[in-house]
Amino acid sequence: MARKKPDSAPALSMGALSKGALSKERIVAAALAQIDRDGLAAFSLRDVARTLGVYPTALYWHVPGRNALLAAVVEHALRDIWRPRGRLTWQAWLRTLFHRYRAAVRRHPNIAPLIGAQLVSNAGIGPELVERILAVLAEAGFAGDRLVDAYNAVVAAKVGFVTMELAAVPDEDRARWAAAMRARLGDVDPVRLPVLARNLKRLGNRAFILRWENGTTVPLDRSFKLYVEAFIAGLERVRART
Amino acid sequence: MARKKPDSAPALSMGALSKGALSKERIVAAALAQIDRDGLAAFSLRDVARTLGVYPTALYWHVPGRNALLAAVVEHALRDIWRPRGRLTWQAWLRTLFHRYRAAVRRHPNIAPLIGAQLVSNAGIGPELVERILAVLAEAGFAGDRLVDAYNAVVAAKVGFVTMELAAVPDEDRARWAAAMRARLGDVDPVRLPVLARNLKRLGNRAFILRWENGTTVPLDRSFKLYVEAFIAGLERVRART
DNA sequence: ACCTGAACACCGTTCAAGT
DNA sequence: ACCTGAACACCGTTCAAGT
Repeated sequence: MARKKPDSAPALSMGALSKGALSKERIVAAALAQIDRDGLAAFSLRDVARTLGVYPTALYWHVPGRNALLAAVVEHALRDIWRPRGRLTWQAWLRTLFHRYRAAVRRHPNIAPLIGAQLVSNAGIGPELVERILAVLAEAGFAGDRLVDAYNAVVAAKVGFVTMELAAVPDEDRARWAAAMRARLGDVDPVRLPVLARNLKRLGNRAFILRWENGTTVPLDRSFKLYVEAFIAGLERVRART
Repeated sequence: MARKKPDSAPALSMGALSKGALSKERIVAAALAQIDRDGLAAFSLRDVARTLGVYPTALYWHVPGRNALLAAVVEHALRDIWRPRGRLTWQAWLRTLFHRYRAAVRRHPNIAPLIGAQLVSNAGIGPELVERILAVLAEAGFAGDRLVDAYNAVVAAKVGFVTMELAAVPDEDRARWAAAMRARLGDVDPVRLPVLARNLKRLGNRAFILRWENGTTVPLDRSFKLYVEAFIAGLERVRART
């Protein structure tokens, strides 16, 4: 841990608007830009410091460490993913939430692994969105423990598809790896794996486990839509049961 | 890249059964054990080498590198998650697939982030499972592009919840962080966030975004069940539409 | 208050050399 | 065929010192 940063107002003596002034916002912006450009695997504090023209250790005055910075990056990228209710049905509101979330992550696809797989990133989500989801589900008829369960199901469904769709591609020898995947598909035995063999052309590079590019270059729009419609229709069904 | 390993049979001169003999299997087993014990963030090739009593560079004869080793670890942990069809309906078979998958990952919870978030890990899944899912969905009435979409929806749903449930907890100052999360919950304003405030006790540490432990210590069994039932019921519904 | 500068204890990966 | 051993180019983070 770095020394604790006091909560007092920032010093004005140095000119907060001067181009050289470091701040948490500038660090987060630089970090996000670096991740967008080079990917998450290549991310390093030292690189961020280099682009900002400061010593690596200078960052520690504004940010507690690497993980906290990544959490802040996620928070920054996911501002404003929800809209006020308006006159939408609960189903329609959930639908727009799912699609807006996916659109937001697709603007910074390389951060996707951070969201689903790291508990820290949750810290930045903000309770207003939680309230909206809970309110909508309560109106749909969920209450008590079932409300908690429906909420967890919604959040998991929202994040799940997008995380997989934008899963990190191995940075090393991409071409080699793509060729190996293609070869695997070519070797499919139509006797042992008939349905797979029959649909190979449709599935190749467009289905999980059978692709060599991720959603950045090959988006799965149609599949996402079916996924969302199925999940919402399913919620409608289960809310009726005990 | 390391020098290319020839495909010829392993040398018998050294005694393949001797305890000291290195092999890909022993390396994968040691790596998995280390991840189970210390978590993914602490994983290092050098540590694996230390526990095996060899120089770090010795690993490179058997494994191309760090990422490839992690992919092999995932493959090893996820063997045998599916069962033959038997007399189950397609809905029942999907249900058991989801629950068996979750059970398999829960045996090695720290690998969860690798599965959903890394495209490499897909390489080890095996096309038999793909075929089974496709066959079941074809029987349910999906065909053509809709078959691809339903398949993607199933795989994303299967992996999504579990990845989130077992999201990595920050290793540094866990107690501090848990306290901060508790404090956030205590500060919820019942006027601005009424539904959240009303259900605080139920949601605290048991709902995504509002918890400070992951599924290793606080499993979300009931929520997972609702999630699976909703998704399968939803698939039933959407298959009827065009 | 905010940053420099040196230092520590690590990494993954390469390459040549041994046996 | 399989491993040692040295070396390279990195990391995140600490601490004391400057201004």
